Amino acid sequence: MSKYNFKEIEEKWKKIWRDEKSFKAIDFDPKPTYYVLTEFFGVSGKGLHMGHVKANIPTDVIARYKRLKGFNVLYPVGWDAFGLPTENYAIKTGEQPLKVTNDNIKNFTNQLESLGMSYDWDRQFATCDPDYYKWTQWIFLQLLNHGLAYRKHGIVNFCPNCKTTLSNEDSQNGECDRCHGKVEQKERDVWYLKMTEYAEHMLKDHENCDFPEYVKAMQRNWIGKSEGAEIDFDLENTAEKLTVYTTRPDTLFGVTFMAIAPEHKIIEQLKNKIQNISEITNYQETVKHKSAFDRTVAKDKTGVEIVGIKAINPVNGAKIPIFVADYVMMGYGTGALMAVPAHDTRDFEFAQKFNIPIIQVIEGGDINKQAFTGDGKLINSDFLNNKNTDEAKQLMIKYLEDKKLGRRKINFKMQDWSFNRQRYWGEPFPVVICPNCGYVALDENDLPLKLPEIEDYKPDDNGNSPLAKATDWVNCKCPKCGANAKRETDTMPNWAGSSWYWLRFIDPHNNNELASQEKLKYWGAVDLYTGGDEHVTRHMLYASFWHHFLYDIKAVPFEYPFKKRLCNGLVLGADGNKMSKSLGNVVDPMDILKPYGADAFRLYSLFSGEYDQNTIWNEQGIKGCVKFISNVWDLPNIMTDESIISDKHQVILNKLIKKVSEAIENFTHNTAIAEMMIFVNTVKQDKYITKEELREFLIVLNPFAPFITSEMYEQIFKQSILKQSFPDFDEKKCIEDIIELPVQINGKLKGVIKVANNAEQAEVITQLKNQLPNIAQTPTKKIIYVKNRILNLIV
RNA sequence: GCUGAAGUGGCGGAAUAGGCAGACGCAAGGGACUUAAAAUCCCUCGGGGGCAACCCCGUGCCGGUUCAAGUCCGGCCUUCAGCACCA
Repeated sequence: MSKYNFKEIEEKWKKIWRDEKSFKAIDFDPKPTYYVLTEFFGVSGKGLHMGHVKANIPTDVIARYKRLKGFNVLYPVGWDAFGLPTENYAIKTGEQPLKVTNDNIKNFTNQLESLGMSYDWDRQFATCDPDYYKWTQWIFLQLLNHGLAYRKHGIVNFCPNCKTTLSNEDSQNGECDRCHGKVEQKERDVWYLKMTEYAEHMLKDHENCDFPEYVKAMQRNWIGKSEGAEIDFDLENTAEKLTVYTTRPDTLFGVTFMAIAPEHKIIEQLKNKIQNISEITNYQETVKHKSAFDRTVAKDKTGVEIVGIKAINPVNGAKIPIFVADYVMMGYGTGALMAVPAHDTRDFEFAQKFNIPIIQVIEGGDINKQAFTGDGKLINSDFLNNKNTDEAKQLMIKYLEDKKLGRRKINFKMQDWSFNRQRYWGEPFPVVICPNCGYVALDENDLPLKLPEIEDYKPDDNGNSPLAKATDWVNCKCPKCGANAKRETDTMPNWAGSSWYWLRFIDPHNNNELASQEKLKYWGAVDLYTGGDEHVTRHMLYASFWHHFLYDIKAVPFEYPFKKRLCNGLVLGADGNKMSKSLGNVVDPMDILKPYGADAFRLYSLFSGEYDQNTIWNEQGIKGCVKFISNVWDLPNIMTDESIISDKHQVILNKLIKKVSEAIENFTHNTAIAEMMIFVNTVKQDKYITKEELREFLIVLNPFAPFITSEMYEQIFKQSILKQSFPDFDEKKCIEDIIELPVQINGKLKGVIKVANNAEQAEVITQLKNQLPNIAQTPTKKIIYVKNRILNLIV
């Protein structure tokens, strides 16, 4: 045969698969279903990068494998197009967002076809398609109608670079998720989605979905559930109360001061009674100018005592000083805390600095040196004395509840989702602002509320929405009272469209509902969902929230969105750094595809590193895969005409099938490829492969190298390889009749003998005498023989 | 500090359930073919010792269990990732 011409053959099969819609998923087919999905593509770039290849090839392999195994596979593709990423890209290139979206989709499509991705292309959509965002808006209306979307004036994250408010998830580490600039805090009116309402549901996903341990840990951390109590402290000479949140109500007798966040509203409310108000105002100003880093990471405690007001401990009437201190965060709990320096490290540091007394209420540690934060027996605590921590907590909460001084409370670090952006490229909110009626929801039948085309869509320096300029669109009638009204001009964040898209793939063209109940029931939850771990505390949380909500309103018939989640590692540049233009270490996948071909590239991307680990790109290694492909192409030269599996190749072929099947499911593709190389090396050495052996080998290789195997199968067997079944293996045939058994003396290897599979000890000893007489002569105290594993002689 | 994961040749990485450590591949070295190069094929390839058959050491470190430990147990060290004044 001539040399493998991958260029010609890849073009041929690309066209066939496109024209014949070879990977179309058929609704309601009686075969078992398998729904596999990798996070859809952001179109904020011209095309694929190496990370896409590493993330997507493994799911293409499993999709192709499952089809050959007889599953009805749903493997869709789509475009995450709305939002900051795409819009920032459009601004950079000076184009309209819709144009860059369409251009980039075209390019992505072509590249993905070149890689041999087996998507059902008919199900694709972009989140900026009106037919799609109609239902994103519909979900928002449902949230609004169920009281889960609300407006609130508050302090929110604001990115001065992207000129928009951001959610907490988008501002992790005080950094904008998109531009990595520093995020500021601003006071604004904001749309919130009540995500905290679903916090428990989101945690429950961890019991019902198969996530890697570290993914669960990250989410648990972010959701940050804690159990404790809210306690009301009377304030001397005022009618106001100061409510604090604590996880240690058992230590209430040890409170020696109170601390409130500089933003706490009680300062404004009681300013007339505060004797050092100007000192406090000054402190508030300094804090405002501190960066998020200085405030949260720098451990040096600062604060100012409020002169003129004291708090009263509800259990013993003690008068307690109140401090304004920036180690207290307004965003968590009530923005105020009861400080127990004996048993809290931060309170201890603060008390030392400000010479505040320390009262020990739990036995243990040495509180002269440091806070004792462990559990123990209560002391100095009246009715709690001699109780242990757990019991004391419960007794104290009961006491507070009985006397109406406080209540049991569960708190989350995670906060509600701030949901509006002062940007153009996103879903318009389906609400109208009426001077008479306030915020009024549009009627479902008026969806989609289309995003108007505007020439200058760039964000405004003052954080005003670009849509405000589209006055024809903004001015409207109130759907309730008919008065002149205005539309909401902020838009939804990029995470809106991605919070339910896997459901739409199930029924992408439905105009009457987001997806039909029958089809949702047929396909069910995503069996395997893969993507990057940067989404674990963003997209994955939002997705969980929306899915549970849709389940609660019966729009979706299954409770959990994803059955299993895997996260891929990154592809790093040859220098070990993240690929980036500024470092000049970026490798374009298309530059690899061209000289080596798609199959070799696919194999190498799977062979050269572990799926969930970062991989350092090294082009050298691909040669081994190119060689392998070329060896496969040459196999017909040594093919014999028998349609049987020869005795000699029985074991190696069975082992191959077993190994590959397991490796695909376990995402350990490198071992599968190693096994295929061993197979090819062996038959090459034996100088023959039977026709049937080659047939089964091609099917096993097909998910990894779809182009060459499709071509060879057609040439030799005159059929489509896609219609074949993945061969089964026989466990019994995975081991040779005669095996090599290692022989040890005192646990050290001395030699190897050939014995029958499953041989009994007596027979093994006989063989030992025949094959290794020197060793057999050694006088032994004890013989340890494990069938097919080891013979160990103890002397 | 808390949470999670991981430490194996020059490199990427193998080694179900404790049983031949280093599969498979890359790189490197030697040889064959060739006028030459590429391609291909054959050999070597953890360290140390010996002419040799062979011997000793070796999976981050120190101990332990076991006939047998990369794998199990106890105690450290290091690296990576995420979170971090969360009351």
